[in-house]
Amino acid sequence: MTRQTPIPSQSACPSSLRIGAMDFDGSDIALLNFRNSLQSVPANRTLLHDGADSGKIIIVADGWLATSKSSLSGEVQLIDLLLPGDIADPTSADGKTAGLNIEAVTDAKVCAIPLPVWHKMLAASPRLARANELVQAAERSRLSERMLRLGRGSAESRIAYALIELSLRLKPLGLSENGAFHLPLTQQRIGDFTGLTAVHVCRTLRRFVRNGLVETADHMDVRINDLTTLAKVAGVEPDRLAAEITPVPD
Amino acid sequence: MTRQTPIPSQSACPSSLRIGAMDFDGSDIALLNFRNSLQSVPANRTLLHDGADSGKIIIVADGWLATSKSSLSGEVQLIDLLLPGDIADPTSADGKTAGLNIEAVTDAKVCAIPLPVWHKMLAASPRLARANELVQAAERSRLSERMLRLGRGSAESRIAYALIELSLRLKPLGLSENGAFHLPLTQQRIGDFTGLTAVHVCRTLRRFVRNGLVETADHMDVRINDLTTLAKVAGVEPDRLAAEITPVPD
DNA sequence: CGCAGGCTTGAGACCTCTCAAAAACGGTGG
DNA sequence: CCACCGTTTTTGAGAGGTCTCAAGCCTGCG
Repeated sequence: MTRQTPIPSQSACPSSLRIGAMDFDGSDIALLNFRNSLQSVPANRTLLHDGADSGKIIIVADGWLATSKSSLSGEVQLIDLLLPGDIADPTSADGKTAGLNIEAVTDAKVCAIPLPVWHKMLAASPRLARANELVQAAERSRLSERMLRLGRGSAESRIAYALIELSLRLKPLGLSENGAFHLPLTQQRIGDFTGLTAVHVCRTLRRFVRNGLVETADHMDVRINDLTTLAKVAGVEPDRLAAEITPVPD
Repeated sequence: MTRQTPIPSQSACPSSLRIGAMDFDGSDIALLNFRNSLQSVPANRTLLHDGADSGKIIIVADGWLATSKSSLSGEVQLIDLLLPGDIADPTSADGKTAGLNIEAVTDAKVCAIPLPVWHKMLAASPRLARANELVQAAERSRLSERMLRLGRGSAESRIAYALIELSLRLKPLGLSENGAFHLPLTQQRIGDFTGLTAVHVCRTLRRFVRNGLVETADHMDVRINDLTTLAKVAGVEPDRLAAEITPVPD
């Protein structure tokens, strides 16, 4: 398998911001000069701690973020992986405290918008409100799918599902072709995502490779070789899943 | 432990509808004659199937609902339990298909509102929009907490957490006093909620009872006797959890 | 060249599941 | 009131999957 060619970062100063499958520029988002609120975040930096005062939503412009929770004993569960176009709203029911951690998985560019501003923006732009709605619906759907597998699935099923989910989500971003994509996660983090230990992630991935379901290269490049079988292991119909977790364009 | 006195159902024809911790009457919800849209649902009736065309949100007026997903092999995972004041939005990223099942756990009264109407209502009433926001935030928070335990917690931790979560959520509804509440779930369903088999739920609950953490009576009444220890098992700080998963009044 | 972090592999322990059977419960009809 | 039935709960025994602990290797980097 050949090394995937690195995808050039969108641009130093993007002229529009993608939310879900829709693009927005200054005219759509009258209230926000999002160019000014774009900030770079280095990999592994925590943007927000569980329990801290929140007050902002975060839109991913580039790179990967993760939301997570930790148990008192220090074990980590990744709640969701956020890709470009996704929105993180960490607010919990008290309206101000964050209910989870948000961290950058890779170097990332994000746009942090105070909640009052965000609400004004949504009220001012029905198209933005619609995009937001679809992004939230996509997140709810993938969380449900993952909960099903956390609660009822085997290690194989959890990992197979994660690979398929990410492959499907990366495709409309141009970051996955023919099932091949860059997966910027250590096996430890894959374990945090799937509720498994790093050791068992390793064993399970290697079994996939041995059985020809998947190829890996270069430490973090993945290619799904046998989607049919992998989908069976994951307990998923790829087309239907794509419709449920991938926001549609306007 | 004494049998809990049955709480009288709110009223045959309520004069207001509770959403989160806020009450709304006809003047608040100008666009909806919600009295007319109130419908009764018998226990165990499915309101919506995963994959069906959705198009409505559902507000719980009385009783318990559950959202769930099933694997191809027929195993069920309850994604969330919905209590009076909660809102179910089953829509997935395609904007029309339901991403999960919604079923009545007990006899229930619900209010089903078509999405376009709902959006108009939210736009017309900032207070309703705020209530909706807090209800959604509460749901996100409790889903995160549960994912953490599905992925990283033991059976004891999952069940302890579920009991505490439900006790906390029922309290502001007047349905839980001193940690005692009615839990209208079979052990099979508790297992579907916590990702365990009914057999293991039984063993774990009995261990809690033996150790004095919990009392049970009458097949489905529960009393948390030792919240401190149970919270330690759950890996939770009850006060903080309450703030994160319980919507606050206006 | 040496070091730190990540990956791989093995062996054994532990937790939860599966299968199975019996007891308890709740509702129904006589 | 009692007998009967299906469902739910309880308990046991054994299998299986995932975790823990541990060691060795590989890679990238200072």
